[in-house]
Amino acid sequence: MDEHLKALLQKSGLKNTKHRTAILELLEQNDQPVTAEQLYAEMRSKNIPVNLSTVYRTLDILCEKELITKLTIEGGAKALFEFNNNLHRHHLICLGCKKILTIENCPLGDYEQKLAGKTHFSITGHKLDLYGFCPDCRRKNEF
Amino acid sequence: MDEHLKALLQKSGLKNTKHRTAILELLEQNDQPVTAEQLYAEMRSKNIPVNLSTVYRTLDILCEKELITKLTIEGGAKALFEFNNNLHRHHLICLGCKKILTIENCPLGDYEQKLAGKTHFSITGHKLDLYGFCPDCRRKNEF
DNA sequence: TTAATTGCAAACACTTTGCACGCTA
DNA sequence: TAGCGTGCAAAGTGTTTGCAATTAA
Repeated sequence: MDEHLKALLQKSGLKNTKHRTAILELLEQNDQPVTAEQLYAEMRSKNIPVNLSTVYRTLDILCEKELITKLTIEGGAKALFEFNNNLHRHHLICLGCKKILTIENCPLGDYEQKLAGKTHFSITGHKLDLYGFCPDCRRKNEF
Repeated sequence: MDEHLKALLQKSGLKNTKHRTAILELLEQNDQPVTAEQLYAEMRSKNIPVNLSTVYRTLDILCEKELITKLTIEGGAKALFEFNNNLHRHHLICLGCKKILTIENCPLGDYEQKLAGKTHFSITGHKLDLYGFCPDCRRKNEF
């Protein structure tokens, strides 16, 4: 089970432990970025006892190896993590229920190049988040 | 001196104190977003003794009244604050020296509307930050 | 005068770290 | 079996809060 996750760990030179595969698996399955605390809770509820600091350490090292991605959303105190599928992504965040939609689509086009020309920066990347209200919240609250 | 800042405070129903005008003044003068700690240090060095918690409280209330804006940049632990000139802004952050350029220009065009159509969200706003290396850092480090 | 503002110290939330033990390769 | 991985408890960082004293309106 989860041979591909074990392979990922091995390829990164990381030992294969049940905590690591569990975390990778949860992140891969989840369509939404999750917090360390959420992972911690999910693991405990699946009878994979683990310490919060291990979750943090594991997330750290998985980020370092670029198996997962760390992000934060404006105003959010906690860091979020998602599986790294190597696609350029943005996020659409519902201000009502806080659900996060991942958008694999980028409206920037050649804007980075234009801005580079204007500012003489070399531009290496960008982060775009959009905010609004999801259909459910719009219905419920008449936004 | 700084009659317009006092007027801003008054208009927002806030009492006029030297801490508040000092913070507004520093933010208005600064072309870059700054942290609470930086403001705290600047005030002390200008012989305006103040407590850090007062700085935080003041920043909070000025944000609430929309006289200033709070932001965080990806990976940055500390919150940043800038004077609110009521323009739509983005930020270009130098990964070398951490300097932040404010960009009063938005490449999104009607993307919000398109995305709203696609996702059935009502989209209320967005946040875009760009990353790279400024001319100085490029020169020094051959990025 | 009196309600808003401040200083101080303590609390907070999230995250990181040191160390001893346990387990993978 | 060597060294990476983990649990535990303690520390760290940025920010917030309760309360009594101060100050602007």
